[in-house]
Amino acid sequence: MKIATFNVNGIKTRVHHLLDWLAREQPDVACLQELKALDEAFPHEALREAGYESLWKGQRSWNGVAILARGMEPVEIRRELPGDPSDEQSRYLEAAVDGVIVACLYLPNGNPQPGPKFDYKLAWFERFIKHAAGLFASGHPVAMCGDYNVVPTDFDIYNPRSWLKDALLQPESRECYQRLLKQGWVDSIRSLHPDEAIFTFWDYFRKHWERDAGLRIDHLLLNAQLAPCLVEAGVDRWVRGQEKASDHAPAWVRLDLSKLGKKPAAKRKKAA
DNA sequence: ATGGCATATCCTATATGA
Repeated sequence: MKIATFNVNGIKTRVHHLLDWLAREQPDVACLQELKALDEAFPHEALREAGYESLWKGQRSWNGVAILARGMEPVEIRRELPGDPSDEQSRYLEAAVDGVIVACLYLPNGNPQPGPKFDYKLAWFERFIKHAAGLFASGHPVAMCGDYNVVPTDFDIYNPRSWLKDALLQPESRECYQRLLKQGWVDSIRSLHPDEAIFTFWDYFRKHWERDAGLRIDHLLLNAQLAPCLVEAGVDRWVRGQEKASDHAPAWVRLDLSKLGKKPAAKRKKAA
């Protein structure tokens, strides 16, 4: 099973990029963020013709998330992150696809910081950490995929110098991400590529794409049930190089689900 | 500190993104 996450930066202007990408890379599950469109504008018919069933949660102008599944219906589990009924922003979807729980998230950006937007980011992150603990311990295989809006370490950015005051690099943001990982989640891309600078976002300014001046902010986290299935992870950089591309490229994992439920081979005891 | 670009909508101006 291949699971991907892609911040499309506007589904209406990016639907052809999305369809081209789906046709070429054929993910079994795709988590989308930044639809920037109301529910009725979501192109579910075009996606169905391309072989994907969709679950989506739109919002006027901003945010908006979706989960696509190839050849099957994603079974909705929840449409909002628990913990704050007054939160109206469309940033979370959770579904079951072929026995795997897939969470699609769009964590708040948090700029400018300090300020109310950064406070909202951290509050959202705390709610997410709490919910993730339950998912981790659920006993089901779980993948939490999306735009986390966190650059985990200085190794995950071309150069932190001009971003030091940005919400994506703040110690508070990074501490939340580390606390999440401490629950046991595996950061798929980093675990398979520990020594490689890998980016998923290049802003539209200053020829950042042309200079490969990127950030790694889109992440796919696997719990203890699913992590043993991880065989490959990467970024579809070619998508970012297209005309009028989103500022993000899709990131993905390939999972061998035949390894589900099998305990890892017992460690051989060292001869005394 | 600002801006560079791109998206959206109450669209030629403004809010948001990261």
